[in-house]
Amino acid sequence: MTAASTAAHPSLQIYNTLTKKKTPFEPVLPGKVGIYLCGPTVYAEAHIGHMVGPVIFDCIKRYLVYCGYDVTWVVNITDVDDKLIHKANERGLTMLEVAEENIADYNKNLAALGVDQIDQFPRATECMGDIIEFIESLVDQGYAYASEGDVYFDVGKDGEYGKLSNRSLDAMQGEGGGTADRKKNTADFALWKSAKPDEPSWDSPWGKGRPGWHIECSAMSKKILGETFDIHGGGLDLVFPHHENEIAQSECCHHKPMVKYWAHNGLLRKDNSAGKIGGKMSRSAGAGGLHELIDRQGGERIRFFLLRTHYRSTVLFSEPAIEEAAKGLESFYRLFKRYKRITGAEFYSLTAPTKRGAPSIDQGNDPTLTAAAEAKKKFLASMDDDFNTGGAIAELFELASLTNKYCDEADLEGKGAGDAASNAVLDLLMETIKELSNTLGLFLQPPAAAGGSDELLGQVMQLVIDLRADARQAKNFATADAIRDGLAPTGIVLEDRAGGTEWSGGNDGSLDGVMMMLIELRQTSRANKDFATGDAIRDRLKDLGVVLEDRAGGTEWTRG
RNA sequence: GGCGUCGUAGCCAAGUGGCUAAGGCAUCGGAUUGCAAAUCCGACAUCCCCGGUUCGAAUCCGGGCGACGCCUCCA
Repeated sequence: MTAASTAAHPSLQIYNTLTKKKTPFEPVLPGKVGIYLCGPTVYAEAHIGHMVGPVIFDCIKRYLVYCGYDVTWVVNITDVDDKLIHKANERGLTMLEVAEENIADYNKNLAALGVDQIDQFPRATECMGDIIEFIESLVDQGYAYASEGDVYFDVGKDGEYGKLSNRSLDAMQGEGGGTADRKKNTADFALWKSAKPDEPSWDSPWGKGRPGWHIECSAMSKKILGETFDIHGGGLDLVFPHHENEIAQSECCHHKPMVKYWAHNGLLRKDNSAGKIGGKMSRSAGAGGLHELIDRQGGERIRFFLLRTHYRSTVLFSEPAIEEAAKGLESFYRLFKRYKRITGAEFYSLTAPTKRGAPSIDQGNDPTLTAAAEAKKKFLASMDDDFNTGGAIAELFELASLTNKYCDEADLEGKGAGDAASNAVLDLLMETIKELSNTLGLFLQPPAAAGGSDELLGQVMQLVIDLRADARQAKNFATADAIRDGLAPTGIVLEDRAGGTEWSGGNDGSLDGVMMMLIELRQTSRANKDFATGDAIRDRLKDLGVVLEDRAGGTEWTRG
């Protein structure tokens, strides 16, 4: 590893918005990486679009750590802003209360999507001293000027202004907004805004006021990551004016590059599924309800859905699209269950290498391991190429497929069961899946249990499976099929295997459907004079504390 | 108007100069199963159009058509 002294993995390339090129990744300080991602303005609940950046940067950090870097990831929270003030007034709360509420919402959403790599969440209101100091430095150096209690950045003093978003000052002859008369140039932007009566404010050399939107990021990134740091991220919609203004402030202040790699994620669009392509999502257009979406779909599905596409692409978001992605995810869950059936071991408890460069698993001459090593190589090549998670996921599917094939061919659930050599190969395959999926933040924990949290459903399902096993034993396939088909409306699926029948699917509402199926089965049994089955249903339900009552209008069930 | 991005199978989506154009979903065959489900095997793309560069282009260049973003708050 000769080049490793300056770059742990010189094969890693990152696209840079500033240069519009992919370039090899070389951190400012060998072995260390600082990442700053623009977080939310917490005036309202988040929508799914707010998760694109956190999810991809969560993967980026995981991958960089895997590659051996020591990574610090910062996400700022904008908790002072016009919209927050308005919202607070509207609701009769303080700005801080509104912020706290939405920060809690944001954090819950991050946790649900498995975003847990963020090291610091600096808040604008907690860095007032740094912000004011930064503005003073710009004023002292002549890049900013005070005007009627406001302070503006003088874009005319910055010869490089517009370089990030590739626009010239001439092209920006807007009317300058409501404060145009206080500015020298309409493109000048506020570093400090004087407070109107009753607005939250902080003391400053220019009187009571609050920071403009862009300055907090310059001040906080400098404070935590330094004057030049490695990666600055955010949505593509932030390139102008937010990041353009950040780079102007920071580079005029420090006279050195602010950031080595500007990495911007693509935006989500709503899929109207009415033939028309939907527009951009935004809270001002009523987008929201991320929490409800997570409740319905689960965080890992959403994360997987987002990672299927390269982070710089636009993604058409719709719930059916998430459900389609989920079908792919299910095949991994099934493989994990299969692994447990064969070895008794839990995929989620496996120990896998956490650092890149572990010895290849292709030690012997097992063709499956050779193919798996190749898939791993391609996975890493994809991630090295500007964090191509979509290409990487394809290799995860490849590995899953190889593993299933191996289980089939070695008949690990039949004649080949218990073969130590085969199981060792299987372990290696599963550990490889674990090692790689870890860098994507996938399959870290088992997904929420089927059937929600209702213990009774599990017990009733055991009864259902026993009844069906009896019917199959007696070659009573009509009853066996009636049971399986009768469960279909509840979303529960039965799978017959050598070791017995397994069930999966369903949700909190499934229990009632299962009970209805049992009640119906009992009635048909009795109609067919099969009193043994009918009585077995009633008696075993009774053991579970469920009472059946035959009434004129039909049978009802109640929990004991 | 200015600055950008994108157009790959029914759908989603990698690949950006050179083997049979990844992978997922759906569909259709086959193995397996009492029947299913799952799993495996197999089938399924003249890469928006036209022109150019090249021995060779989905990939580079020019033109067209179409979709979208930013230029105002936005992840």
